[in-house]
Amino acid sequence: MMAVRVRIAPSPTGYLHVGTARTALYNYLFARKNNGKFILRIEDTDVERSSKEMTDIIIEGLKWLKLDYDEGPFFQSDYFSHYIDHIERLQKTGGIYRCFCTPEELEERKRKAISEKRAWKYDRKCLNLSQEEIEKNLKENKPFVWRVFIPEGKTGFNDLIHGLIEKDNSEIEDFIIIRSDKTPVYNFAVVIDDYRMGITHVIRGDDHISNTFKQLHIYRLLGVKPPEFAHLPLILDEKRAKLSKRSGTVSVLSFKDMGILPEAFINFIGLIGWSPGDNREILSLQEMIKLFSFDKVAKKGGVFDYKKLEWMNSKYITNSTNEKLYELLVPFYLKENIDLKEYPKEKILKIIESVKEKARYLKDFPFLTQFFFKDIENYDKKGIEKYFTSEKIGYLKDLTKKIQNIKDFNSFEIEKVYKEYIDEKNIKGADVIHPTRLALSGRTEGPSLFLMMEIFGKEESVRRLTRIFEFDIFTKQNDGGIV
RNA sequence: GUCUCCAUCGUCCAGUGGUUAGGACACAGCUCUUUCAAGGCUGCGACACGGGUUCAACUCCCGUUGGAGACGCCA
Repeated sequence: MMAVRVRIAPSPTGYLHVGTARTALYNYLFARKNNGKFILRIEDTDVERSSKEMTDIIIEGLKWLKLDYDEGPFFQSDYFSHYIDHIERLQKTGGIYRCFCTPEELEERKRKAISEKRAWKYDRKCLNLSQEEIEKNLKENKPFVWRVFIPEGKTGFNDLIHGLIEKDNSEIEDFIIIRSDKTPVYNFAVVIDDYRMGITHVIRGDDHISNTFKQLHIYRLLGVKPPEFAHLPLILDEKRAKLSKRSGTVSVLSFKDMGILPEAFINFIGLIGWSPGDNREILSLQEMIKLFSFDKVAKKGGVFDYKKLEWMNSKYITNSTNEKLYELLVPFYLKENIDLKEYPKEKILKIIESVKEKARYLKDFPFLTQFFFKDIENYDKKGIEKYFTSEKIGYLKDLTKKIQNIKDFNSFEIEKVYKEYIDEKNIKGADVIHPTRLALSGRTEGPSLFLMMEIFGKEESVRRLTRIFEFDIFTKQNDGGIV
């Protein structure tokens, strides 16, 4: 079998689309599985809408997902002359012809056809222009485009995912391959590029099926064997329409900004439209490579379910080492004006450990652990009423004294002291645990209490507890909240 | 509108002629517990419809319906 060569061919739109990322992933999986090459090609034939910056963003997105490409990036705009070169060759086949119709004329005829309820297709007005007419137009410098003549018959191909797909040629219009400004139109550029680059398998979205018929005619005229095609089902939004800007977040990098882990994202999009065949949910890139095959790819479009992504991401977070999370978290804390590097790393690792099972996104961490870094500004109002009763404050005063005598201030020892006190007073653990948590964090929920105290250390724990006593305001008559 | 593609729980996937139609997310309840989350358990919940083929159809065929995509001198 010929060495596999596949490509991802995004157009530089300013971001890497989720759908493009999934297409890239499947191309990547197929290439790696078959020891082939995965190539990046930027489709920037629409020069006006393309720029270097936009290209960089796409590359950054692929890099984040670790979908490394073997060749490229190549730019279609670098090959403008190549496309024109092929025109001469095609012209000799008689399969293409000049069309002098202006966009305005076309628009007019199209509108008329539609108003008469006729399906519009280019009417071949310029197909049978005499040689004299052509010469005359050329001499007058009339702009023209090149169109492909579609003969009678049927066009079909054996799709790797869908099987045979065909269409009657009467449904395909004589489409344009070269614009009046001599630049190639997408359908032409793709074929020439794929041919030149020796692409063996074109793996792309389902929305390209109708283009495939046209492209097949270019291959025919070129006298070149077309590559294999695999048309992936689309990723849909909750309304089951093609996922687009209108659907919400479609930029891959914005998922990075939210604190989705790239591994989670890859795992998640990989499973929209493909499954390993069993009921596994958590898969690494390596496992996907091993298991990938087109007959496991679905034909049906799949909805992008944010809730499931969220769940999967939380899985990946809890399964990540604290060290890894530490590195990833630095920028997220910086956004909240907390520089992790200023603190002892050991302490930060413990803090991460204490909440990582609760976090769904990396961006959750700063909020979840805020109190470790800052003094409490507001104590939970309901918590004050419930836990800062004079009776419970009394317990805290006792406990504060007791914990000061702990030599090795770790969660185990602290818990021991609390247990003893609970037994001694014959009260419930909750009677002292919740008030302590509120005093330390200002919140009624949070990490395991004794671990929290260990992280704070004796001095800070005592300080925070003592602070409560200084304000004699946590009784019913108070409206709550220290500011 | 025309053409093309598609059709299993709300969602993502298993299923490839004979199953009590399975898992995951979500949702609900219970449990655990030091709160929250996580975890464990349970529940809710689907083969779009109509014809065939067959001893037997979720599975194969044909229609219907529904949904999506494409119909640019965009990609």
